[in-house]
Amino acid sequence: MASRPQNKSKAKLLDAAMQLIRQKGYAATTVDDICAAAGVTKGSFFHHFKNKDELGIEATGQWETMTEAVFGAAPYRSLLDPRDRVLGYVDFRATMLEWDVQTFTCLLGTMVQEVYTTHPELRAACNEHMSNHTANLIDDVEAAKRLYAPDAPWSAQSLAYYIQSVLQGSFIFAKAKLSAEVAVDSLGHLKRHLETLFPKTQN
Amino acid sequence: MASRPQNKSKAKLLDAAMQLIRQKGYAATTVDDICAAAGVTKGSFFHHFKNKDELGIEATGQWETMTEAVFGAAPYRSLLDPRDRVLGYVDFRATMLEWDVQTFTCLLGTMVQEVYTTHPELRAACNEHMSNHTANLIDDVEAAKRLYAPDAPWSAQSLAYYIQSVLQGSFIFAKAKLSAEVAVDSLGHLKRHLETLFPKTQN
DNA sequence: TTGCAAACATACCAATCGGTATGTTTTGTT
DNA sequence: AACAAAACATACCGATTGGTATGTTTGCAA
Repeated sequence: MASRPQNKSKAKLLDAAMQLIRQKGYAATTVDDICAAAGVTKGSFFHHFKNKDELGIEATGQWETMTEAVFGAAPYRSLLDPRDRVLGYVDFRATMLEWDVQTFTCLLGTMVQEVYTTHPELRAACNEHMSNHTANLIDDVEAAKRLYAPDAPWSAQSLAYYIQSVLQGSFIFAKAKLSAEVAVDSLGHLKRHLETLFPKTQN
Repeated sequence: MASRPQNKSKAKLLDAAMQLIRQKGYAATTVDDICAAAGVTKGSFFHHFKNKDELGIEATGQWETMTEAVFGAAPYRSLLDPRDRVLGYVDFRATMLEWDVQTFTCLLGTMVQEVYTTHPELRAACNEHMSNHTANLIDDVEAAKRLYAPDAPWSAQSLAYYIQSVLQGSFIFAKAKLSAEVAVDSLGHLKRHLETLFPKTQN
């Protein structure tokens, strides 16, 4: 849970890095690219980061604080029924699909595919922050399961990761097609599935 | 639908490229890497491909012929009930998860994330071959829907892409965790979902 | 005002990158 | 055997890469 860096240049470097890496990937994003986008010199870069990989790792931390702010403040978070919060999460993700492809995709999912064999520490960092984000979802799924599907044969954790997988996979097709259409439909399937997994008690 | 190249060196270059790109990504895989892995010199490389991007594009075509061979020969393909073929596809994918992470992941899904803004032709190639693979699945889903869920509010195409999204997303988590466990669970969720979407008629 | 560390800037470097120029060898055809 | 074309090899190039060396500027405590 890295907090926003005090330093202005460092923050600009991290913001530029997150943006560029999501667009071009980690390897194709050069230190010079990042400096130029941040409007900062290379000397400043290597003052704040000992090398490119360290920037990558710090970017993953920054990503989590950024997303945590977005999802933590989302309206669905204050719903009382955990079932509504799980469905609200999917809906919230769906509304994000109206943004540009480059702005709703996930830094961590993009990075980890490239680096998982070559940069063990970066892979671990991506995994950690993806897990942290999923952990919030697991809590709601767990509570919803207790209320609406206590005897279901699957774990709350596995369902939360399933939801994340649908999202990550949807992002891939959004990039491949330069359109969120397929992703929107997939979240529709996902939501219907969740509604049947957590049948609303009649009354 | 590129056929296997007659030439031995070209085939070795394409095989090496597919393997390396899946491990390290497209940008991080250098021409020298590919030549070394293929046991071929750079001169030979640039005899067969006019540049790296052309190799990338041809690799996507090669990938489709390779996967088409694998899936075309899979036992589930000869099942008579389209519902069984759809479920069989998911099961077949699940058995593949017992392989190494590097051998069950998808070249196209990996590549397209990196190149979708920077290499339009590569992005289009990835999209085309992913669509081709999905097209086979759409046929079976379409037939299954007609038999088991004719009035469902979703299209066969959207469900086929949904299945693909779950797979692609599962690959991302397999890489992040260096383990297929989450992916296995996700395919379990997916299969249960499909079974409820296509309820077996009682008799 | 002085002192000093953090922050930033400039100039540079060795290594590596994709790609080319220029060969030699192999293969198939007549 | 003669020949051409495809296939492969060697040596190299300009540009770019991540990173360093060496400064100058800024902020702030004493």
